[in-house]
Amino acid sequence: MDKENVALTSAEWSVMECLWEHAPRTGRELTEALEKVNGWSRSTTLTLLRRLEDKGAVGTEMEGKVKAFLPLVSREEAALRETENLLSRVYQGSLSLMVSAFTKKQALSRGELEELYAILKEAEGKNDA
Amino acid sequence: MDKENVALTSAEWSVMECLWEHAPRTGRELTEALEKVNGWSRSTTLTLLRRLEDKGAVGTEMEGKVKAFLPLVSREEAALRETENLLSRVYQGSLSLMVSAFTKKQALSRGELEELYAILKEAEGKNDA
DNA sequence: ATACTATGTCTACAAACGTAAACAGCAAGG
DNA sequence: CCTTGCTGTTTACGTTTGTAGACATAGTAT
Repeated sequence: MDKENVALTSAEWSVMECLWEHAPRTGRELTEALEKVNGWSRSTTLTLLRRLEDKGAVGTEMEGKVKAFLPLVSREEAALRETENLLSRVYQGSLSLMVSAFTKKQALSRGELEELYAILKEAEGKNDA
Repeated sequence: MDKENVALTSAEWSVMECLWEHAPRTGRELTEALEKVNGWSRSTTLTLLRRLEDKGAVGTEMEGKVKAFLPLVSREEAALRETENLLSRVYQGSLSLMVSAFTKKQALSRGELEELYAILKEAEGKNDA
């Protein structure tokens, strides 16, 4: 219903990943894919799809005779929501606190460092405007 | 039990925050604090504390006649676990993907940018070693 | 001794989640 | 037609989470 505050459970994420990868997909395709990935039974996948539909995270359309499912929220939206959620719950909303905590444990690869610098540079541009 | 993989629910986080802020604290103090913050009844807080004890996230000691509770996992540990969890679920484990997603929506303040640069510089040092 | 109060433990119960079987309807094959 | 095989819908059931009442007990004040 409430396309906004959709929070996804981890099982639901799995389904959404599948849909984000390629959509619309029929129930058949999805159950097959998720059987492979998670070992789920058909019912499980379909139940998840229904719940996601209830939440307003996926929609359906008729593809000939069969229902096809497609995501109504983008991966970016969903990811951002989860991220904001975590940041506010755990790091008082501060991104730098999070990065700091992370780097304290995990050394970053050179590649990752490069990327991060690039991202900051970019963000800086936007910020100055 | 399994002091490792402790995952905290959001209600449990609330309790832990309280304990991280200052511990050991008696049940009384905690129920009072959480009544104020979350409007919880005594039972609610105590139930949560019991569950956390079961999970091995908090321990107890006798403070005279009354039980006092203290955290057995540090805020850093818990935060890191949640973060890793999110990263792997949502960003293929890549920190830079996350930061990028975030900055795309949210402009960073100059202060935050400075901090992030500092953090990266530091991480770089560690990485070279 | 009695009743009140603080403390600790047990039980409860609805909603959300993960997982899935059961059932109903329709299209295709024999 | 009757069976078989998909597709879609309902119902189910154990566990976790949020929230809390009930009960037992040990001091404490009258």
